[in-house]
Amino acid sequence: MTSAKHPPSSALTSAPAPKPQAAARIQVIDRAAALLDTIARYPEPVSLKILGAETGLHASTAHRILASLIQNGLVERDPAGHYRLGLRLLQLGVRLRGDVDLRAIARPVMETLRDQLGESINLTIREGDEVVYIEKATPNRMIHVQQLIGARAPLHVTAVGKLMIGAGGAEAINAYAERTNLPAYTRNTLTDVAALREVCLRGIHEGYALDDEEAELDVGCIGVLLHDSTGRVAGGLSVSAPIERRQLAWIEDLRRAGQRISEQLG
Amino acid sequence: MTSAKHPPSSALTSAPAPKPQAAARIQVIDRAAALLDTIARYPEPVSLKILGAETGLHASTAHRILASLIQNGLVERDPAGHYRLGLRLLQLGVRLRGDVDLRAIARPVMETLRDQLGESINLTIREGDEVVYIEKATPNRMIHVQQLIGARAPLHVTAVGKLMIGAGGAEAINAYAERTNLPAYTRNTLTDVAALREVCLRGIHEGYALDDEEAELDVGCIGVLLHDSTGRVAGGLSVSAPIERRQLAWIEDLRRAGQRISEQLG
DNA sequence: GGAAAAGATTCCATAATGCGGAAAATTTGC
DNA sequence: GCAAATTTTCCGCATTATGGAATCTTTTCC
Repeated sequence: MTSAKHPPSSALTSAPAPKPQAAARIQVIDRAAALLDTIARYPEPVSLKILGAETGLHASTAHRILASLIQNGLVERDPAGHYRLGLRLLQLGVRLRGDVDLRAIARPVMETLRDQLGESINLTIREGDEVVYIEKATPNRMIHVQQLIGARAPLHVTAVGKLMIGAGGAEAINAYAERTNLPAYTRNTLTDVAALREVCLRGIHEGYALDDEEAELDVGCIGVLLHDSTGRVAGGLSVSAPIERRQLAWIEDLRRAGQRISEQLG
Repeated sequence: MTSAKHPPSSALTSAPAPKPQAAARIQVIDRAAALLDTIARYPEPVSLKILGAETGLHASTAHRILASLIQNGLVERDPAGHYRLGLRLLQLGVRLRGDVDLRAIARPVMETLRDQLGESINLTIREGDEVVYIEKATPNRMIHVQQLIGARAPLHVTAVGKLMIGAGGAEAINAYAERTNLPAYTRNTLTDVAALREVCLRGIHEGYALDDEEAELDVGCIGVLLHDSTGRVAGGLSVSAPIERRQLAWIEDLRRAGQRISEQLG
């Protein structure tokens, strides 16, 4: 049964590498989290063997921790005895942060925009030097851009990300570039600080930004920022499409949708 | 800032009580899970004090475990230092089980049906003696029934739940009644085995079931079952509305929508 | 504005807790 | 049918998490 799959490393959108932080570690919890991440990385239920190998845990140890996770509903087993994520995670996953407001408000606007443009609409927020996709509306057509909720991408390869960097001004852009070294994801990724600064600042000025196959080849985006009533950046709204379908005429629709959401944010 | 809220015990839809199972417990993980559940139970970020009190953990212990959860992205802190769920949970919450298929397939049909009927559409699966809400489509009107994803309800108080019991035949209904004792949630809840059996079996025969304010007063539902290609019950589809708005004419639309989803299930 | 209280955080000696080697049970492959 | 691979249980050991107390920080109230 266990089809010997590669560890499916979806380069861009997958989980960040394990952060070997020094402070405040609890061994069991780190291990449990590693197991959850590993299970999530596989599209199908995973065997104990694989989990042990991937996490470097002794079979016995992994088994014990998984048993406890099962008790708590965070993990389940399929009929074949393989491990998959538990339903309790659904309950937890939908209740986070104050973003529930943002998501609830954005959802209907996003659906309308999706029907208008016929392409995938994404809602993102910034976390550190990454954007996190927290909601999406996908059209009912064969080929469309599929972004996983919870996925991450570095700021400088996405449309809204560039606006988020730009919102901090020139110094913030330089600081970001220095911190991250602007890793390239495709041949179009901006890896030059000067070019990035130029693009970000113009984006802020114009009120929108593009992503021209900078995160993934063949995918193009248009993004705008969302602001709450205090003017703070609350997130970003973007449309993603196969590059040859993308139209700059969408900018106005997107901008209007973004404004509608921003107006409703307390 | 910390408004002294009651532990918001949303009777029906909240998390199940901690199951004191005997086997395979790991203390830290149980405690971590309890902390996550407690945080999820509060609509706003929670202070360490409250978390310690609710979980019965010493402040020092709770603090240490929370620090580790933060390291793993499962928990975050707001500017005031209060705890809320972490974004990593989003990533995990959307990747569970094979239900991704069901959800992906159902989503567009649900949205169409919602627009058609103008009411909330829910997608549920069975887990033990409960239904779990795994997807929803809510209309854009002021008053509509709001069901949280991940929430649970006992089978006998919901429309699809009654069909799920009925699918097992008369013996299954009796067994369910014996196990659970048919607790009442409103004055309309069926607490008599004979009445429940009658309703469930007729539901199976007719291909739909109703919920007449049996889970919550003023809320009425209509439910149908979803079957995969092998004929197994894959889940349930239902429409929920304020009882005075509910129309039996919806049954046909709902049934058709359910069939459309069932047909697409491998 | 200062003192007192409440809450959050760090420290550390202690033993309880989780660890993992190995063996038993179960499943899979040939 | 046996043999190999994998899962599960067991148990002595020391690593790991524990929680009381001390310290630091923030809030409250006079």
